[in-house]
Amino acid sequence: MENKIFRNFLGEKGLKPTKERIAVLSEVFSFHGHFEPEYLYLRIKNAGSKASRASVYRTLSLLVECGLVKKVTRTEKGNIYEHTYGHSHHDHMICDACGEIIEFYSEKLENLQDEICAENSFAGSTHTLEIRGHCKKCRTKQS
Amino acid sequence: MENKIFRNFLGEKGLKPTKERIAVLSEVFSFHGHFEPEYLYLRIKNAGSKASRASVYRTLSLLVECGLVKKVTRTEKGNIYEHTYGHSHHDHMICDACGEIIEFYSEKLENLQDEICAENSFAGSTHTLEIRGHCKKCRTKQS
DNA sequence: ACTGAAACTGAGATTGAATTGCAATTTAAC
DNA sequence: GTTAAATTGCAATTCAATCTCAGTTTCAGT
Ligand SMILES: [Mn+2]
Ligand SMILES: [Mn+2]
Ligand SMILES: [Zn+2]
Ligand SMILES: [Zn+2]
Repeated sequence: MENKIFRNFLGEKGLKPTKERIAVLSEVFSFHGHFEPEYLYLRIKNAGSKASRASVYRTLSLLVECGLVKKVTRTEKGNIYEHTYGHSHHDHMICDACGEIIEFYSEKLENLQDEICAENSFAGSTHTLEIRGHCKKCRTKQS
Repeated sequence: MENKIFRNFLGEKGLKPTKERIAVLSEVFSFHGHFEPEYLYLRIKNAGSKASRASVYRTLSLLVECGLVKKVTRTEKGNIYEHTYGHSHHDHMICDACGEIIEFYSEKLENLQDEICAENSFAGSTHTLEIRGHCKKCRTKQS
């Protein structure tokens, strides 16, 4: 479970499992979906725990480093994260008309990407594929 | 040609083809590859033209809006652009260590994405695939 | 050419996410 | 307990990007 993994990670680096770090960890895994650091900071505050913005940022970096959390994307506003432990990898299709997000996963696609990386002597670790267009609903509505 | 396209775009929006805007346009198309706004600003200066940072940023937005330039990605530092007019579609691998960007294109990959879209009744029009990891150079340097 | 209204510019101020310096505090090994 | 190392929060700082605005340029209409 994520708590164990994080404490282990900290131990190996000579870092300490402080209340603040654990509060961030707990809050990150208390809900599903994407979030910004500021949103997380407010949730922690609201949950009665305490952790400064600085600690939230610092702990998020640690969580990413140990693989429990992933930086999903960078928007004009800032970074967006999601916890990944317990969730499997997927990519997204986003409808330009209604904003619907379709998640998908293709083994073939993943393998093909690995092949392409190898051809380029590149050690790929993560990727983001975002397909934009129009969903079925919006397409039929149009005609 | 890009000059014509940009002037047309400006005309339709009631905007004017000022020296500064044309200087930015020219510089963007004077070389191939990816660039940051600051780098473009310095190139323009060095080329003997004049355009403030503000104008460079403002003009870049216009160039993106009219489709001649594309925002490739956002790094911790800032945005990276490339001119697209005259270039065919490709995706990117980005080295997390040195920032090098490798361009690639795979017909198979494109077809596979079309298949997946079809399976999801989604009419895909564009996509962005960004693979992150470590390039050959940085990997050998490490060990 | 001249004129005026609208568009445009650059310099500096401002924004805001993210990082950092540092003195006070907490942790945990001994 | 004692003590060294790690950690915290706050405020200061960074830095790309945006904005403000007074002076300048553009160009359609005459
Ligand atoms: Mn994928
Ligand atoms: Mn490219
Ligand atoms: Zn839709
Ligand atoms: Zn590299």
